[in-house]
Amino acid sequence: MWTYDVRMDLPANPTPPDNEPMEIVAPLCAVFRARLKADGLKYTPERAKVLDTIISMDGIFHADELYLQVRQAGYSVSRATMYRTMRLLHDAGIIQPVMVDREQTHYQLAYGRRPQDLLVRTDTNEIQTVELPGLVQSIEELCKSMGLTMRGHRLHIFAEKD
Amino acid sequence: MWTYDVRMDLPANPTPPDNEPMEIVAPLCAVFRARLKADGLKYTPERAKVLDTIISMDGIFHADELYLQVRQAGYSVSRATMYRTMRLLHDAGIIQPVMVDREQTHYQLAYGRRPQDLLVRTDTNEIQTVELPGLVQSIEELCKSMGLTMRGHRLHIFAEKD
DNA sequence: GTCGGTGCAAATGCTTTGCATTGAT
DNA sequence: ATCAATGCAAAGCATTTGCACCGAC
Repeated sequence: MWTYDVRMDLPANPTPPDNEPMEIVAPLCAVFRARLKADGLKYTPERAKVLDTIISMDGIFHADELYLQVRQAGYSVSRATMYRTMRLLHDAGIIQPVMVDREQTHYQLAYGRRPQDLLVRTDTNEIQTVELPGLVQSIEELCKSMGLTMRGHRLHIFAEKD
Repeated sequence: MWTYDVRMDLPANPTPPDNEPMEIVAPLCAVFRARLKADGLKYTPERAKVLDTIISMDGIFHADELYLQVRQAGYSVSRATMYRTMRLLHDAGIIQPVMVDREQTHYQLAYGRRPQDLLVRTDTNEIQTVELPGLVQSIEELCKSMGLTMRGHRLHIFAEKD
């Protein structure tokens, strides 16, 4: 339950999970707290637990996986609160819903790291993240030419073994 | 109810809706029929009506819009059959589920035309199709370098007025 | 004491399914 | 005759919501 201890007015200093560099964790926490504050809402232990678990689950997940993971980590957060928190995180632009198959809605951490382009193996249903060089730049050019500001993107590639 | 009359063994000859070039309609119909046949299933009037309506709705739609549109066109297809047909169309790679907001699952015609990259206005929720030059090529290169065959892609861009 | 926040259980709403009937070959 | 398709109504399931209680400022 570490991001809960970060204070907005001090340099953020949570202990990141092994697989997450500090520069990702701190802004996520700070952005969420700032957004909540701006809306007159509170950064509660439950909300911190959900965010922490999402960060520790690097990559892509669906709601039930998250719920189980939260409980497995020894936290007690109801499904209602988890879903409410997911909505807040979505509104804050921190997670994005994603459909890679027709079974379940997946979510993906979207803030504070390069957007993760996904490669979905149509033969095995495996999902891996990839990076397409130059993509963000050409999207930005397109948006600019239309007088718009880019807020994000999602790329899903479907492929299989020859 | 025009695609229902196309015979697999003859040059396809349905009357396309005004906004669809022939070269798109014919393969869609043929592919669906071929797929059904391969699975020992039948190309029924109801399935034809659903496919026709989807084609006439160029672009992106969600299930309920499709249902209403089918009925508005004077066809009588139950929701059950419509959903069953959508599953078949998805299995055949003709439509793809897509999430552009957290409200509803949209679907998009995916076969027989260039994949349509979507630009979603985060301020107005409008959706328009765009094309990013060179994207398909660089995806194909990436896949090739991984020993995979590209089957398709989806790109969603989120942007808003400055 | 005023506002949110939480958990529970009930409700919602999209999608799927069981079943009896119908239709095609 | 057989095998699949349809429609209806019921079931499923992920997500949301109403409500009573709790806790922070």
